[in-house]
Amino acid sequence: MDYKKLLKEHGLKSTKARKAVLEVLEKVIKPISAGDLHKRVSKQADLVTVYRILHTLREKGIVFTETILDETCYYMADKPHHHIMCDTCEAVECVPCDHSFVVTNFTNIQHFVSLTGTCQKCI
Amino acid sequence: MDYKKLLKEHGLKSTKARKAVLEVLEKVIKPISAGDLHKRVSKQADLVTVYRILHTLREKGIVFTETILDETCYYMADKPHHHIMCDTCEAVECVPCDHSFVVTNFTNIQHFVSLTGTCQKCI
DNA sequence: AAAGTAAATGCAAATCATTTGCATATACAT
DNA sequence: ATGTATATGCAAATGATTTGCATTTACTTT
Repeated sequence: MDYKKLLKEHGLKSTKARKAVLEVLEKVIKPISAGDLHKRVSKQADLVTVYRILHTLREKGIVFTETILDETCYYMADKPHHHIMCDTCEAVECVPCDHSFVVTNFTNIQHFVSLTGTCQKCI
Repeated sequence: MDYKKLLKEHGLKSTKARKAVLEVLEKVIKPISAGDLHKRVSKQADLVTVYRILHTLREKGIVFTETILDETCYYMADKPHHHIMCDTCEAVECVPCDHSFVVTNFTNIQHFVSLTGTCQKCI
């Protein structure tokens, strides 16, 4: 992927830190925590920089987040979707956002749902 | 509710700290964070004690947790269900776990789903 | 009711993820 | 080549949650 072009399209400067983060996000596919991501780019970016880059990419709609094991994880995608993690080996698999939770290859499925919205008083 | 009986049934000692926590959980209905709960029982229990009580009640299946605004919140219920929070006034409303997200009284619904399970390799 | 014991609590401090402040460095337009 | 806004690095703060340890308390046994 042309990271420089992607960043420019969103009005972001093309830096080695950002390119390294994007490269990891594209490679790992599944959601990754800021800490784990930093381990892979520690030569190109400080942990704080990783956090800031992820924050920026998220507000640009390039990456999305999902809470996994109480940690905020980040993944690059065209649109947000869900993920399922094996409770034994922690393997992660994407789950399309059809709200029916029809998941193959997994048993003993546990789900967690968080919702936000605007109530009538606030409309 | 007879907190003493409830605690005894689960092999837990009846203490003023636990009774205070249970009373708040029963009263507030909606999920509450450990910190907010502690504010309401600070005379009867230390914050650390609140955390430990919530941990114990959770493993006994008396309370359940849901992550709201990146904070773990606790609610007392017969079985786990979901909640929706107004993004403006933070009012919380229960949502039955029918996986269809049909919510009245709210618009602009945003949902977040986290799933765990056992993959084929681990069965 | 007194005494013994395991469980529960309080307090201090540690931990872990995440954020903030500020000085320096760098990308990119001029 | 140079100016400037943006991005980064480092140190330190923050906030939620956990851990260690000494003390207290609930509840059983005498």
